[in-house]
Amino acid sequence: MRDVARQAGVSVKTVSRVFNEDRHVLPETRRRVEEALAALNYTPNMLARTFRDGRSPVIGLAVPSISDPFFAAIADGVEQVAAQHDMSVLITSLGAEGAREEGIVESLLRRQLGALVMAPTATDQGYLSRWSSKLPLVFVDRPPRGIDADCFVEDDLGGARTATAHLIDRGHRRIAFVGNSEDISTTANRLHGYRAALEEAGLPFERDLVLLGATTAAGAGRAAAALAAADPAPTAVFSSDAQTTMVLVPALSGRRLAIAAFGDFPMAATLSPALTVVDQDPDALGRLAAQRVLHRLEGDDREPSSLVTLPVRLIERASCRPPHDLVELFPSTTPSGGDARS
Amino acid sequence: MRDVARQAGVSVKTVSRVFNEDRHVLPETRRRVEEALAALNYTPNMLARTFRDGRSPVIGLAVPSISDPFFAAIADGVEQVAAQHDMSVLITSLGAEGAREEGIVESLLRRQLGALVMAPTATDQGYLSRWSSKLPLVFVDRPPRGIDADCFVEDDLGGARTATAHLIDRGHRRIAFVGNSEDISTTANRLHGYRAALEEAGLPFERDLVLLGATTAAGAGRAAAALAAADPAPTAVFSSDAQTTMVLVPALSGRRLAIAAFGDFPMAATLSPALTVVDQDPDALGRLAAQRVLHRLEGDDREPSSLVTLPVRLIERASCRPPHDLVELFPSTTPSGGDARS
DNA sequence: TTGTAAGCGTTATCAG
DNA sequence: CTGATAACGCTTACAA
Repeated sequence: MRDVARQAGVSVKTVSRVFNEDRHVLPETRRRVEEALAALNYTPNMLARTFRDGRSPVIGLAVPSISDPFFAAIADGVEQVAAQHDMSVLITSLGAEGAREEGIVESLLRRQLGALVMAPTATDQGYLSRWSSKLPLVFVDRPPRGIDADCFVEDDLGGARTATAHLIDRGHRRIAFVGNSEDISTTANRLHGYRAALEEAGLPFERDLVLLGATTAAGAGRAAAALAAADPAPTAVFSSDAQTTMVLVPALSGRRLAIAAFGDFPMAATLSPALTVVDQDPDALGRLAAQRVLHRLEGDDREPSSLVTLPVRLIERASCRPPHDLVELFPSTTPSGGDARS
Repeated sequence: MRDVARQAGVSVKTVSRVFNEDRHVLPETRRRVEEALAALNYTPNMLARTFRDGRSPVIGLAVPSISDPFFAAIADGVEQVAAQHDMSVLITSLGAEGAREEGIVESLLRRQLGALVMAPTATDQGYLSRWSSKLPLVFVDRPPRGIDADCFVEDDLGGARTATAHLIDRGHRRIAFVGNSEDISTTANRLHGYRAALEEAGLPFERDLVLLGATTAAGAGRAAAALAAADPAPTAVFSSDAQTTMVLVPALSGRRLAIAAFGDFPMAATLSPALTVVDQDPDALGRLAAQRVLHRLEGDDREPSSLVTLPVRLIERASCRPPHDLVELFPSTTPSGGDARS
């Protein structure tokens, strides 16, 4: 920049003015500076810029796992909006357990991010209160606990209730719930929705039919075994999340059960039978979160934080036949070779 | 930092020394400074730090689409390694077309990244030569064109040849190739592998059986129609990438064909029939790329750039039955509702 | 061992 | 409209 100033015979400040399209520059001066700018192929140093205003044009994004298609879709949404506003997205995976969340997020935050979008894994986010005044904090998929912040979630309760009611409508009376962990708000809410549908239909809630920890092949195997052992056996299953569904489906191969699942995923419609699912819109979740971030970044107004719940909808396919008419699920024709790595 | 210095009665430089664990500090002084550090809850300003040494501890990652499970897995690998070394990962989607690559990457690079890892979409990366001396450039999945740089790819040619040969072994004589675009190196290499297998078996290569542009539902539909129209009809299909496979599979529902695909994906083993695929390891690709970045960042040595090809392996499942024994592919049982949003 | 001074590239302030 | 100067927080070079 100094070189440009020398070449144009002006001060660095004037170069800065021209470059930033400040109006208070004589056309003639502007022309000279622009020439020099072009001649020397000037590129501004973003580091200096961000250093100066103390905040980088970067949105941090922390999710349980970036390779989970659901969170990848959220990331995509955030990235789309960020890119339109000349911001970048810094991605971090938190891991499923929650124990590492605080450490990872703290070190992310120390990088002077412009904002943070996060789908938490820990059971408490109180540690973020130190930061909440310094940068916009927006939660997605899972609301924060121990701190108040903007949040975008799907209608977990409603979706689970709808799906469960759908199974009940089809004539099922014993329906199992298979999912991740009650420590995760989405799972907890979906369990509530499941119970609500049961209650509305006057059906008993049975703890034995709630099978958690089923997001790994081993966990899904245990869940499948428990389903088989239950007496009387359930005739239907509600799978609480896509991760669970993707491992549960192979574990249920050959069984005669109805199945409905929360969360659509690629190939769900191509399985045999095609899966009836509650469809979410993770991309919208990401876009909305990013938009809120930008809004917070611009308006210095202190609006109260809001919780937005996105509607979900049931996609009826073929996996919810009535109890007397069940077909074999996902018949196995595999001579060798396991399932895809997660 | 100034405050800490004042509180401890030393100069800022000494604080800096203590904080950076410089040994040339008296234990007594160190103690006082550490106390002040703790008392004032000092947090270093990363922006100032990175500004000073001109380079941020950030690895840029540019991929066609972060919501594609394959690239999400690469991102995961990069992120794992980066996190272990206290670096962050800035993610950008380039879009499938390639037209926007240069603009997006240039603006990413202007942010003074520490390094760039990229799976290119454009047909030429010559524009990067301006940057190659300033930061490590590492390519994944697709080699660069018009510039020399480190690169990690899978064995596209070998994998495609193996899969095609597998179909030939099973007795197929007319095998179609369905894929993305020859402009993409992976597709081009896989097409070569397919031809090589054909040649080795003394089978003719027929341009009519090469169906490209099949990565969208519409494209896959066209490919499926072309397959049906071909005369004599092919008895087998080789799908060149997972994106294609995921849209092609629904389009082929009900047909009697053998099918082998490049790229495993969740549920491939649970389809009916279970898909025989060439398995890649995108996570390893990401990890290796990140490791090379770190290596380049540390050693100032000017080693020549290298091209590493990762082996792939065929996972035999059930979708490659002989011509006389074909079964209906992915029987459709969907009464309503489309497939998942990609 | 500790401190001082200078500088990284940009922009805000304020004077001319 | 334009320019000199300071400041952002930290680290390196050099002195004491």
